[in-house]
Amino acid sequence: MTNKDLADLIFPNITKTIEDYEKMYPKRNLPESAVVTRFAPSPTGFVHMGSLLASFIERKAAKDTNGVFYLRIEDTDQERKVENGIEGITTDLKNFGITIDEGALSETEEIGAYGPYIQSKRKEIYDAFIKYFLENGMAYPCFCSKEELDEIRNAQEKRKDRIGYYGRYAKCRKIPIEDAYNKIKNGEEFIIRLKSPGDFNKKIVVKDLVKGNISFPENDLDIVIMKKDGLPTYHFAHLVDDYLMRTTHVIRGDEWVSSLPTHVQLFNMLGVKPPKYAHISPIMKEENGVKRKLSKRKDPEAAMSYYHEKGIPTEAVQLYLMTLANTNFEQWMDANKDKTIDDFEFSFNKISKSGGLFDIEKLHNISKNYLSRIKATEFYDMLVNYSKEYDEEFYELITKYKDFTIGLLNIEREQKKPRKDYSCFSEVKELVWYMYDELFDKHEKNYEFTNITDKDEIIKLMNTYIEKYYDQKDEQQDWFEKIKDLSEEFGYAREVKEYKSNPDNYKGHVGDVSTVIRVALTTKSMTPNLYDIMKLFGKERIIKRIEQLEKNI
RNA sequence: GGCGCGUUGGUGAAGUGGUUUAACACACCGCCCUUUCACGGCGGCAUUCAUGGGUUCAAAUCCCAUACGCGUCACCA
Repeated sequence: MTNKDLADLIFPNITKTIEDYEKMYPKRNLPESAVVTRFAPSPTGFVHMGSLLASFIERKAAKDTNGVFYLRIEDTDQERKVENGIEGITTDLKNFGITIDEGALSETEEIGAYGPYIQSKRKEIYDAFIKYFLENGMAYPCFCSKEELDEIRNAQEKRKDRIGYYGRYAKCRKIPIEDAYNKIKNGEEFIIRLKSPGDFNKKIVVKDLVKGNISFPENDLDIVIMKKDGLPTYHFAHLVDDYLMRTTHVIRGDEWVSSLPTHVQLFNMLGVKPPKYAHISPIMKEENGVKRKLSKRKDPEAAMSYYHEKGIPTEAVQLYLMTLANTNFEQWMDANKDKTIDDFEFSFNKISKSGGLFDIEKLHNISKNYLSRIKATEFYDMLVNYSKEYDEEFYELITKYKDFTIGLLNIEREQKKPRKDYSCFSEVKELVWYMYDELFDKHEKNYEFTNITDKDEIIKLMNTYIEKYYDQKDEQQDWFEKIKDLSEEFGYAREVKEYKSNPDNYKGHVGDVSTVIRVALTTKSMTPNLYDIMKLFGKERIIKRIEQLEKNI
């Protein structure tokens, strides 16, 4: 009786060999330097900030080298599966501009020649590889029950021995082939374990693209490669998939570094070159003075849907991810303002070794800068898209008053140092509601008058201004001259400096008067350039606002 | 507990033995500019790189120890 007999008993219906699969999924026809990466999430729900960062890096590394970036769904744990899990992942990726070259599109659709890209559909392939391991004496069936495993563990703890299934503790490793054969024939339940050739007392050095060389003891654990349900464990699926999909770079969270010895061993046993590895640190969050991993459960800002709902533009999120990924990016961007992320050359050794703190302030700042630099029409289009999904009322207003809205968004925009009012689309409405009569009429009005607060004075100022001075055709300079004339007529200084040197001669200065006009028309003391706002309003609307002021003040 | 990794300001960080009296950015504070706000300008914000030892003419940078943090030790990924 040989290993082959045992393998045939366990996998009687396997028709393809691993050579067949190697032919089906040949080496990719790509330049030597091209990087093939993958994003390989479990379909447990939605994409987390940390995994988005990983996927972003994966895609960037592939794109920079004209390689391939693909999406593989790791669902070998059937219990973790979630309804519509794949859709959740693909829409999150789509919303943040992470496009895939190959991979799963949904439960049933996919693109690319190296599929299937959903692990649960690859059982036949895994079986062939497990069979190969069995035939070559690199794996064996294990019949240990949960209780027996617990016993082993307890014994190890008692003896202060290393925990795990290895060496003298690996009972099933010693079962003769005949006995194993008969047990299986008799219907005994089993799993398959790797027959590890490793020696714990020997060291191996593994090169990690971000952490550098790491030295570990060799793996001597007989890890499980096939579970009772017949599906492979992560470790084994990773070997098969990343090999057959011709992955060159495995980029993943650093919770995987400690399995590096096992993974490298697996590739060596198959006799193929392992991919290059890059382990990135998790994104941390500080809470009550302690740092911890950003958690999908505890932190709303961990879920990508949070940013989509807030209306943070995808470009801004990408810019932020790039700064997290390569810390020299920010400076580069500063020096190359006309360039884009695609022009930036990403490098693995510029990835931070320790976990970075997630800084939502920084994200907002980046978003603000980004939004201030784009054209008003681009901003408008994005705002329309956002509102369509999240604010129907606002959507209807901005589409009804399209030119007006673009004009509003364009105030102090096309200049060297544009205004930075908006950090995300969800706050636009709260910032500009007073510009739309429909919103203004129903909004609670709290006139934020500051230095001049006397009702009669304010109304007199406004009426005089509109009757005697305001002319819609005025250029900004003349417009301001007239406000100065108005100030003078009412006993306010034409110039702030003049007022400051002789405060006793005046009731106030032109700035106070401007503020009155600003607040009277908008209720707000802080707005973009008043001249532009009034121009956008037109005289009729200004008069109407003054009437409303008289009623509400 | 074993194994592995990390530790530079409020935050992200540059830095790989001398040009660092530690860059840059965000945040914060002050002043200036200014019709508001925003923008912008100027200045402030680590005499010190977790701590303690060593190596060296010279250390944030190399070595050792300690502390702290993180990851991992599943028929989960």
